[in-house]
Amino acid sequence: MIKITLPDGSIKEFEQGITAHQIALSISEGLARNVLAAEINGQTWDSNRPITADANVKLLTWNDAGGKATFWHSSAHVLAEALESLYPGTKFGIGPAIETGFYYDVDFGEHQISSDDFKRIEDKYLEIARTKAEFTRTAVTKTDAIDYFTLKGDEYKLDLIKDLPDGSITFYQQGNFTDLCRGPHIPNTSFIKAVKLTNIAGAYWRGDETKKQLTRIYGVTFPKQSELSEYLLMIEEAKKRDHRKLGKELELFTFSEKVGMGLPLWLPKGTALRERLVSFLQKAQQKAGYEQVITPHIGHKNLYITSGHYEKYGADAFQPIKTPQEGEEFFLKPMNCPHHCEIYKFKPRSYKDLPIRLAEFGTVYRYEQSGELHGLTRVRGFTQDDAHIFCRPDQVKNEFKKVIDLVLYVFKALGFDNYTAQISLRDPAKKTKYIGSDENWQLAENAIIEAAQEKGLNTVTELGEAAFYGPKLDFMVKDALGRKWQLGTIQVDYNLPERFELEYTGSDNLKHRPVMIHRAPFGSLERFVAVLIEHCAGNFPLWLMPQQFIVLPISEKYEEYAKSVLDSLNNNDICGLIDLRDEKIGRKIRDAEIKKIPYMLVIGEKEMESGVVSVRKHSAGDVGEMTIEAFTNHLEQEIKISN
RNA sequence: GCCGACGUAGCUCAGCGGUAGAGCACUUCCUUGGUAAGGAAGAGGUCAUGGGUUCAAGUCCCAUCGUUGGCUCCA
Repeated sequence: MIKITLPDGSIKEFEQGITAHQIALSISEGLARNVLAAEINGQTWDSNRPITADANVKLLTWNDAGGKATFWHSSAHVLAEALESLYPGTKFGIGPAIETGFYYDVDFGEHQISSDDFKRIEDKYLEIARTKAEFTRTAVTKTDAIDYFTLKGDEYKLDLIKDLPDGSITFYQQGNFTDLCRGPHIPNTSFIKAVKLTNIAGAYWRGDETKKQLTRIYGVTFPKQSELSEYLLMIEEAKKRDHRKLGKELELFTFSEKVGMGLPLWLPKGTALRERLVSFLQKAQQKAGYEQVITPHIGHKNLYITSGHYEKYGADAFQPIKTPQEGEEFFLKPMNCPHHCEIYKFKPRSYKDLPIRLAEFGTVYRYEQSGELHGLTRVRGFTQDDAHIFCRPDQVKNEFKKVIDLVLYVFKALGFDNYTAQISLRDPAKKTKYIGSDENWQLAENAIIEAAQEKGLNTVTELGEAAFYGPKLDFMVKDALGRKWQLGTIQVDYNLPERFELEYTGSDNLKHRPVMIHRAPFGSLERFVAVLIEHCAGNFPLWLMPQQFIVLPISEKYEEYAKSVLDSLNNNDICGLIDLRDEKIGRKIRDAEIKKIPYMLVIGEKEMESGVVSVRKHSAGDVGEMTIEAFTNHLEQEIKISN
């Protein structure tokens, strides 16, 4: 008998050789039907693999990330089988599960394939899935594995086997298809009820551009047809919310070939939105003790030699601008910190002055490969809501906490309630990769961990993800469609204070080196606005709306009164417009709805007589008559609540 | 940067060897209309750019530029 410990802490005894599936069966038949795989002492196993010793067992279903991963990995094998059956001679690279779905890299040889072939492949796929073929695991020797794939003529699998130690190699077979695979897999193919091939793309074998390019087919599968339908709806919704589409429709921003790729042009409405974001953060930062600074868009080459960026990124940056007479070289600034270091050095600093918090909405320029550019999320010129905090080592933790407060305040105001924080620490095994003393790293890492803990953040910790100059805390938000985005970041830096020889005089009258904290709650305004657009589908909170209301006179006769309504409402915080077109009211309403203007004020005979406005709320409809004062109060109230 | 797809009116797209099209937007006129499209007329295009094939090229081929899905990279 062996002892099996379940996640709730309960311990059950079973015969040696029991499987996860059988354990599930002992709990309930329904559970057994849904078990896809199991975590045995932290490792994922097939649900039909015998357990031979005492173990901690967690049964994995579709509701567990591990269950989904297993499901999708198995789904990739079925895709391979379908492809092999439709296109004999196809060679296979790798076919892993990804965040949503899976892909398989394949070499079709001479054969060309396109998304037009998806239907045919999907049909074959489901045909195979319905055969209820079991996934069976076999341990093989390296020689046998090599023989098998040599015979099959699949050089990619051979390339993979080459790097595997003998004795750890396993094959999985379902139906007519056998693949080199570590596993685990779902019990049989019939768990897969719905499939959708989503995408096709080229990918180099092992991500190496000197190697052959394979065809990568992306797909996603589900245990229920209805889940596929939901997924497809979500994709549709995501398309509707695409910030590039909404940015054009709502006239927020554009790009121009003539200006250059990756260089966004902010249109008046987009600028109004962005200005509101900026002044919102400026106010919050002013309260939090930041001082605003302004620095130029270029910096002397020497600045970046000092900062170390020239050495590390100089060759991959926009190339320098040269002065015609003196031949001096200037770089477009790729970040603001070196400039801010020079501001710190403007005069001697005392420990009593610290922390000094220098903030700048600084526009920076980074060369991104042309294939990488994407709407506002990936551009070559963007504005960071940057700030650098220069503090004493003993102040790091408290400053971190203050920054976390600021970031959370920003998220809350903008409706991002679903976020996690990633603590990125250095890889303790590779200390030479990083600069700075052990003591300082220890101090900074502890400061971050404690600060995050004391703020009650939901965190994940990643070793080896720190920057070479210090640990960091990154914020990931989930948007309304459940997609993850990395937004704000807070980073500790020992490198720049060292390189710029920043100092302060301590209470001991000796020179000390300050610690620098880089932080940006939005990250880049461009990227943030893109995420915000997709998060709220263009229906921004009222206080951010470029235009908060529109006055809609029913006919020419009420124009004068309508104009007076507009004048009495417009002020610094509230901004609206008027629709004086020779159109019927239904038309004006429709157009205002499409433009996502939050409030429509319908004005006709009635309203003019009694000095009121009829208010219609975007997508909600008529909300009745109000006096102008009442409407103003209503707007101000709504702005206050969301801010 | 690499591989694939795409580039036709301001926008969304049809046309795929034989005289450039539609809807919306725009302009003018009619209409003064009460909560998601009133009517009519008009204007608008070197079919991304440059070469080539052909009697004839948005349409086929090549190159360039741009957009896009991936790959790789991201201070």
